Amino acid sequence: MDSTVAFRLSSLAAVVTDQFAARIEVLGLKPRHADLMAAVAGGAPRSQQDLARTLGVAPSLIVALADHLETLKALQRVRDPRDRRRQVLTLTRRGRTLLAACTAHARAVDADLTARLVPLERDMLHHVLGTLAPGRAEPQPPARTRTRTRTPAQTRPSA
Amino acid sequence: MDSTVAFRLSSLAAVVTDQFAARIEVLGLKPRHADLMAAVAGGAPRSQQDLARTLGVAPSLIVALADHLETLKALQRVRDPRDRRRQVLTLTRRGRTLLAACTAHARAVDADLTARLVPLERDMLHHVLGTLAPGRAEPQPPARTRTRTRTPAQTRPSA
DNA sequence: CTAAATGATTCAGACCCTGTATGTTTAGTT
DNA sequence: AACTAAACATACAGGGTCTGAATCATTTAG
Repeated sequence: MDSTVAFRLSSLAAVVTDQFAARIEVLGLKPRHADLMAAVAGGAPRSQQDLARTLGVAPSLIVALADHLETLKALQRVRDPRDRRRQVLTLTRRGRTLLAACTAHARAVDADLTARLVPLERDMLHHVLGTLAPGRAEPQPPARTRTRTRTPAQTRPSA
Repeated sequence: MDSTVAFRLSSLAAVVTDQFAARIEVLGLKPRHADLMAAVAGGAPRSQQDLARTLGVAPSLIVALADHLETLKALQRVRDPRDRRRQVLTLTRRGRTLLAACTAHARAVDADLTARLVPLERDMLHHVLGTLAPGRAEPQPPARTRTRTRTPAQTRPSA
């Protein structure tokens, strides 16, 4: 049990999340807010429904998170003129600054966490987590070419 | 942000924990119960206070978890004769069976999770998480010959 | 022998999240 | 054009998990 990846992963994540939460608390943010900002910042502007799906949470939670970020002047809600049901979320300048601060804190946690690892292990961990992280679920190209189940990933552990 | 270990770790753990929770639900257990059983099973019998510290939760939560496991006949509370304030928790036969089932489910989740990894990556991930997992804060022998439980030393991220 | 400390327990409440109900806007059908 | 169904954002109530404070029992210290 203690030796399973699932168990170790969960235990570790609990600690890491707590550390991250403690760090960004002074910014008036919780990890969920950082999650949302990161999702908003990535790629094209998106609706709240869309973001809810990406984060794997209920749409009503996005409302609450966005409300808070809005009071912090970190993001703006703008009605999509093409579809006025939608609220398009975009980060403000302040939002981008806050997100950058969160990223810095996350990296600090990383450094702390992986301090006991040799560089090789650090890279490997980073790379493997990148492969496994949700959302990165390689949209299996409906290809006919046999799914290359064991093919080593091409991507380098980039920063 | 999305590229930090902390972020990826948390995202992944959320998914993994949900999968594990879904699997052990039929056993009448939640992940926390499995956590507690694992802690109880490991090493010498311990008091609830002690277990609370190990799991990093409030003692009052141990009470609730132990209550539930007791109704399942999975564990026993016995007053420590040497210090009658303490309740010593021990798994029953049924508890050990349940824990074994949880372990099996965790391994199944592992298999599913790491299906897309090369064997080398799997071992590395397992090993690194073992190093980092809380409670395993082992004083690191200076360098070189790391605990080579399994992981071969020479490894490239993209083998 | 009294006072402080430790352990288990109960309980109230905080926090996070979901599901449902509602109003608005869009899309589809006739 | 009118009507219906679907999609979106939102408000709100409630569930689940966890903590902190209060309580009782037992042990330890002075």
